[in-house]
Amino acid sequence: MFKALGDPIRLRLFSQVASHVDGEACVCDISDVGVSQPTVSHHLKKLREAGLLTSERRGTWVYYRVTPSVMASLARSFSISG
Amino acid sequence: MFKALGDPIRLRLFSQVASHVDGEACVCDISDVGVSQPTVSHHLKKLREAGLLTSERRGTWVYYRVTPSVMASLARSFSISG
DNA sequence: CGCCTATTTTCACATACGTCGAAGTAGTTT
DNA sequence: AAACTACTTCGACGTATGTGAAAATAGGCG
Repeated sequence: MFKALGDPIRLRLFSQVASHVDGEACVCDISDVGVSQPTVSHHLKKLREAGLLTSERRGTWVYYRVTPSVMASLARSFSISG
Repeated sequence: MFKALGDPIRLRLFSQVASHVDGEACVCDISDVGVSQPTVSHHLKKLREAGLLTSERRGTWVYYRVTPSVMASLARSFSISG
């Protein structure tokens, strides 16, 4: 997970999904991060593979949201004994 | 910081320092992570540059400890709004 | 000072990784 | 079915990064 969050683009993508209204964001909502759209898709895949995000297609758009329990799990990594 | 923790060796090194007695560890205490000693030193430098660890030489040995407030800072990243 | 141990730096190299353009897949609309 | 939008995969390329061997620095001790 830390490896996935280690890339600046991915950290921004994750952060945008996490802070988006209703906790979910369409790719089109978050793809303005300074790289091409295929690259955004590549990074989102990495975040998915790392278990940080989940994706769901609803009609035309694909929605991403933070995997439930991931935030708590990460927070716990640094709260209890490191 | 996430980038620095993204490497498995570095995550182990950081974890070992964080969980060591008295909160500090000599390089010799933690250098058995499966790579050569120069590589350990290289990774510790990365962790230092990322602000995660601090080092202090006391006589023959160099002691590493987690930078104060770093754990809280990281925990906060995932507690408040993601 | 000269030698020994502990740690860091330098150098060279192989592999991993981010990036883009182009092609491919999925779904909607006409 | 054809055309259009939204997104993903493929292929290729340059750079970043992890790695070890060897040399260099730092400190302790005879």
